[in-house]
Amino acid sequence: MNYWLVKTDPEAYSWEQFLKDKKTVWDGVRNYQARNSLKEMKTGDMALFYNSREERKVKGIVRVTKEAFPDPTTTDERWVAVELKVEKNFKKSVSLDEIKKDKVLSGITLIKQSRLSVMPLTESEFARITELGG
DNA sequence: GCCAACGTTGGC
DNA sequence: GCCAACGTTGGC
Repeated sequence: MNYWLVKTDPEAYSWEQFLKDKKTVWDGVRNYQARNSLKEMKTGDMALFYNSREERKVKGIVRVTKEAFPDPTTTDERWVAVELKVEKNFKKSVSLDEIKKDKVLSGITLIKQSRLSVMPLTESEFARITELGG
């Protein structure tokens, strides 16, 4: 089992919208590093959902329901998408501030590479954030 | 809203 | 193949 973190600007796709949709196609990724993570995702993998900009909070847990397939938003075959579903809505969102203050999370890619939209997490990072989220 | 940081593009 | 210029992202 691998752990991931996916990120969007809430203006582009908010957690509230995801809760309504329950399931979504994670497409439009146009960055090689993020794309490589998408390709490594396996059905059943867990990921955290983070809203950037105005929110800057991890909102909940999602699960991979379909592994990488060609991104439907482009004919360019370099890019892929995955399908995700909502697994759990955090009782309490975990803010970027909390993540920055936490010792366990000091090496997290979210802080080191703030512009990356899909990234791997270690099991302990995933466990710590879910703990903070209740 | 600003701007630093980063990734991408394109001229050479 | 290098690197300056440009566009985008996201924290502040």
